[in-house]
Amino acid sequence: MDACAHCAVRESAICHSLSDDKLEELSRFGRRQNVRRGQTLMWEDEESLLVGNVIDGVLKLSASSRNGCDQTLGIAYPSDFIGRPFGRRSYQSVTALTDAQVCTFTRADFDAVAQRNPGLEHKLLQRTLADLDHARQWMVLLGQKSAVERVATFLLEMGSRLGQAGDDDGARGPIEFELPFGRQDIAEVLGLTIETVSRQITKLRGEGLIDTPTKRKVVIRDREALEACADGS
Amino acid sequence: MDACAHCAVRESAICHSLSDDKLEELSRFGRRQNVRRGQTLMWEDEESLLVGNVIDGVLKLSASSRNGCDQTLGIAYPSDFIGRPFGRRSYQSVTALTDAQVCTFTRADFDAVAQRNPGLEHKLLQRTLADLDHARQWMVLLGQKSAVERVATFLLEMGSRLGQAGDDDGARGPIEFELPFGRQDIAEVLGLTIETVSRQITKLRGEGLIDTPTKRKVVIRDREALEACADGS
DNA sequence: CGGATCATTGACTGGTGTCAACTTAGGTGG
DNA sequence: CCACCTAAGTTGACACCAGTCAATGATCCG
Repeated sequence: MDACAHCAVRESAICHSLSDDKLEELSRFGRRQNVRRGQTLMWEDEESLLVGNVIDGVLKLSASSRNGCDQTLGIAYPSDFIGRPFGRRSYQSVTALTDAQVCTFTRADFDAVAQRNPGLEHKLLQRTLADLDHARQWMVLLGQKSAVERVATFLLEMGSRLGQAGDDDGARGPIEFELPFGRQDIAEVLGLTIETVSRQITKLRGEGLIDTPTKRKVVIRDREALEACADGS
Repeated sequence: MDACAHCAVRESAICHSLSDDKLEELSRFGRRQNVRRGQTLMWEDEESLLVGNVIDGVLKLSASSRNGCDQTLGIAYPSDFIGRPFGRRSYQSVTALTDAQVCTFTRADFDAVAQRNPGLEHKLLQRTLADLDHARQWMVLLGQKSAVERVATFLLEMGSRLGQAGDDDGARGPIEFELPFGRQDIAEVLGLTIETVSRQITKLRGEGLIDTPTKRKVVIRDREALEACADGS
């Protein structure tokens, strides 16, 4: 199968490090999989059996504390790697926020190929380091920031990931995007309740920093002010 | 220099992956460095110039939000790797909690050696994956847990890292250890204030779950109850 | 003994969580 | 096409946990 050669994320996923024949080797183990919105791919507390790449769609990694409250640990976009390679159990669930397509491997297959391909491991290392940076940045948010600051930070991050600048460089002018998140999802990312998220969005809209034409559409009207707000006015 | 061969963390640090001659190669670039308690080794927002291994002592990684509040992102113990390899800036400061000894490399030197030694990168990858797991676990704490739950979780983690079991297997019987942390340090790890930490410790002591013979010594008297408390009674 | 630092305790405030009512949007079927 | 139903979001009232500010207490060291 030459599915890999024409893969939408061929250039950006970790597979990019592989030569054509190595890619061929890996592709034999891979399996394309469609995931419906809301469906969970891997479960917390389960032996980590699957790893893979996101080809299309958005997924969340999450963990739940005993009282049933979920905390989102990360968001996976196309070309991101998901799962926990190298022999330990997974501490997170992976759930699709939108309909999605992923390319999965059993952990054992992937581990074996990775061990034989330093380039692949190097890519994975870089990605993991970036994930770690991001997780730690989020720790500052969860540990120190107030509700408005969290929401503002979240909207800015979403804007820079998903946003179309109305202007040229994206630095100024309204930025508009459609969230793949419901309010509950946002709450789980930010460690807040759905009500608090809603109130802060209302507040930011009232101050004219953002607009919300529909529930899931967001327009950032005043990026600088929103940034100031995100850093503690 | 054969310093590496007799290094205290030879068997447990990432260098363990290197053969004797490769170790010799790396050791030429390495530099042993003593760090005083309170001293900062690397700074947030600074181009990441140094990486290294902790040989002795305990250090913290931290980041500060604009309002001057610090959040601790991780704790580094002997044989842990610190710093951000592979060409990006560092988003964290590294500060010694106790007098410490580290073995440092310039990022450039380390990167070059790593590229030539897949085994080293593999070790580093495993370590980074473990750090990521730990950071995400901490995100649940910061996002979802109450003050008592945070303090209980912290004490349990410290107990399992630093603790001497009074009994045989460590599962029951009092666990005693000396914290390398002051109250302010604990507060920064848990995303709380020093007063709240103090109150929760007092509360746990009042309930007989722990004891604090001195400010920095902790005895876990009832491990099971403390675990229940850490998970939301 | 006195000073400095760190930890504890108290009184008060305020931001979020909680619970409940209400509104809006979207989809289905008559 | 409209009526209705359901799910999602918003808003309000209130309680409570943790932050803030300030005073007191303990410990260490000169």
